[in-house]
Amino acid sequence: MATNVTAEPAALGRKRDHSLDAKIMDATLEILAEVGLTGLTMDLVAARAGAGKATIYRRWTSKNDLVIDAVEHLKRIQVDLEDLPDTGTLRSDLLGLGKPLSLEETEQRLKSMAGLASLLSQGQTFADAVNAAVIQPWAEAHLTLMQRAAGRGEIAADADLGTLCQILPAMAAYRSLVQRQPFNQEFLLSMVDGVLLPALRR
Amino acid sequence: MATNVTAEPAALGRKRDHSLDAKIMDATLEILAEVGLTGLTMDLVAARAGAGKATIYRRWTSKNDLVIDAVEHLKRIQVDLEDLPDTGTLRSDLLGLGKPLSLEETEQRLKSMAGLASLLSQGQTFADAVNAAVIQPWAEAHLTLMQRAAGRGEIAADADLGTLCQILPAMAAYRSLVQRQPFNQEFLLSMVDGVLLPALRR
DNA sequence: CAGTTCCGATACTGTTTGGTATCGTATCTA
DNA sequence: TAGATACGATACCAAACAGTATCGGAACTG
Repeated sequence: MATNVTAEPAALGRKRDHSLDAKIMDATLEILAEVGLTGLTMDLVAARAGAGKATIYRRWTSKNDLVIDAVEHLKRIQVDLEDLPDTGTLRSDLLGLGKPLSLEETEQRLKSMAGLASLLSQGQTFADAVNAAVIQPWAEAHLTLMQRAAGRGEIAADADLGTLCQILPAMAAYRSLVQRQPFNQEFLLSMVDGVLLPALRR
Repeated sequence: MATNVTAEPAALGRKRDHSLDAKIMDATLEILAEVGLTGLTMDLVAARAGAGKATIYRRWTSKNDLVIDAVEHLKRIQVDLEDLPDTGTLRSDLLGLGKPLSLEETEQRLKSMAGLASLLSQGQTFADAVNAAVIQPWAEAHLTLMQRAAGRGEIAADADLGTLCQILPAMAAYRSLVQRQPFNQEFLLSMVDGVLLPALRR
């Protein structure tokens, strides 16, 4: 939770520039993607954000606080759960959700995942933040698409949706993080047509 | 590659104690699992291994060298590719390969994966070492089982085995690393019966 | 205009840590 | 027995870095 939750006091003096909050968190995530937690320093973050360290420490009490906030901030840019595809068939919905990335976007996503992965061994708080901010939104999105399909009678009502909704997010994460390859249209098609749809239609 | 590849010179003096090599690498992996690369220090490794830092630096030129060697050392204890299950059916083979873990083993595996994940943002050398040592052996094992099944006519000869052999290793890694839950018998059954076999039998 | 608060740049402190050096002891060979 | 090499404990050096302090200027309110 960001530290600026208190009601604003009687406000003399210069106003806090809240646009800096996002710039600092974005800079944190960029550097995390580039060099992992080991290489992330407050000087680097400050330089990248174009802010002073005093400005950062005025908002966050520690480096760890900043990193956790930055990861939680990611949630808002993963997937819009209010605006999921709704094309009438599960296949089209799934293909519409996994939008293809350019080579540059893929490379960036790959580094981003690796940076986030470096947090997983830093304790439960970090791991929970990564899961909640990055993984859960995608699983939730897939679950919604599959529940709609079950409602249409398109898939077996007793399919284990709890497991199946995790397949694509898991394969996406695995492919980018471990295999360091793009989660491209070709792979998406092979996953949807070759694994998911057969599994759902039994 | 360990640094002791040179032919032994005329050997006066005390012999090198090669049992220390494995102890040091094991200590490295234990600490990596516990605190990730950020928290791994040479003093901790030396203390855990019961060795001196001079002893470590006599074998490896740097901390990075040691970590990479230790990860490569893991390959030997992942899965024995010469001794895979061969029960006559793919289902039994798959269930036999994914041997169930105790709660303690699961917890240990989870930490181990998180520690390895912390290496993925440290550059290509580290990422390649993790992939080669941990991920590839399991994918190879699954590929072998599936190729046997195709040979028996048990699955479609045109199935995308390159992708399908990655599913279980990916889900195992994802489950432990990201969801921080055990890859237990229940989950294995649900993956094999609910996803893999249906996907293979189309 | 005075007072307050925020800003970025910079200096600073204390601690950590990779890697090296030293030393006494142990273990070897000739 | 002399000489060579490995060992673990410890001290040490240099560099890095989290976090704090200071300062001049900017942006605000009363």
